[in-house]
Amino acid sequence: MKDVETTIEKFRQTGLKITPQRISIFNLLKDDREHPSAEDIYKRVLKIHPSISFTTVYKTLQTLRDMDEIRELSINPERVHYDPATDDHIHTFCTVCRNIEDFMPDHSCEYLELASSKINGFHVQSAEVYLTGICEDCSV
Amino acid sequence: MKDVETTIEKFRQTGLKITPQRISIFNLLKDDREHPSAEDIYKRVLKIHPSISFTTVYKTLQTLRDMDEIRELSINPERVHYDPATDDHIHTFCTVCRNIEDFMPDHSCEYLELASSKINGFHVQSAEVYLTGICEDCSV
DNA sequence: TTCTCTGCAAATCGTTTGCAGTAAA
DNA sequence: TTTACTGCAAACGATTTGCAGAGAA
Repeated sequence: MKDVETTIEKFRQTGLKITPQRISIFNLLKDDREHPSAEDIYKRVLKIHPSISFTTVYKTLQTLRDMDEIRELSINPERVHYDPATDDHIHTFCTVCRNIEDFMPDHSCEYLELASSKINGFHVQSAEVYLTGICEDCSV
Repeated sequence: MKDVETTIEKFRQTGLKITPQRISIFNLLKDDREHPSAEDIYKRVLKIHPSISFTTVYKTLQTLRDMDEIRELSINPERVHYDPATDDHIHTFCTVCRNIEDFMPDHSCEYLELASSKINGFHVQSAEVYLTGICEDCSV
């Protein structure tokens, strides 16, 4: 997601409708660096739209994912998390606090750059690097 | 998993018991390059032990994973797959045929080598590189 | 008006667990 | 004999779906 306006425009161009619920979800996602789960986002949108359903959040996330506006992270075996950041970076998952964090390599990652390219006949649509372990705060 | 004998020895040393069911599971896993799911393994062991339960297969896989004898792959959002290969390699997942395949980089992958090391205070226990897309056979 | 979205309620399904009987050591 | 394993059956919980009414275009 670059910015909410661009996402809205993309929705309109695809014939999708812009609803207050969706705008709120876009806004919440835009500045999020916490890699929220669908449930996380649902709980936060509830404060703005007290009657929104989990289904609406869920379906909007699916749509955003299908449009490549957000990335779906499978690093936590318990649930899916979402990442609105589009730049190349890898993710760490702490098995103690169960937090997902970004890790920016000092030099670009050759694998992350494979997205949209072809290697050995395989057409890469998305590339993920996951590091699982224990974060600094948890390894006292 | 290097070989079944070593795995058996490792089980014995940990006070775990060796059962016919487990030996069959070890043998099936050892030569597998198909990245089977728990269900896949269950179906295959059924031919050898017609009364084995899914629970037994499931718990044995958990144990093998905890002992770092096999890797758990979260590349397919539908279910977990297992990989007995311990060498560094990355995985591709075709969203059409839903097959997982190995991809050996011609030069070593810096991220896969992070396992058991520490970066920015994060103690890496396992490192995975996942490429999702469409395989050669499916992109006709 | 048309077509998509929303919200509810229920289904789905891979995964996980408790427990009693069985078997390895 | 002791301790772990097996198999059953049920629970769990994130995810997914069908549908009727609401709302965007």
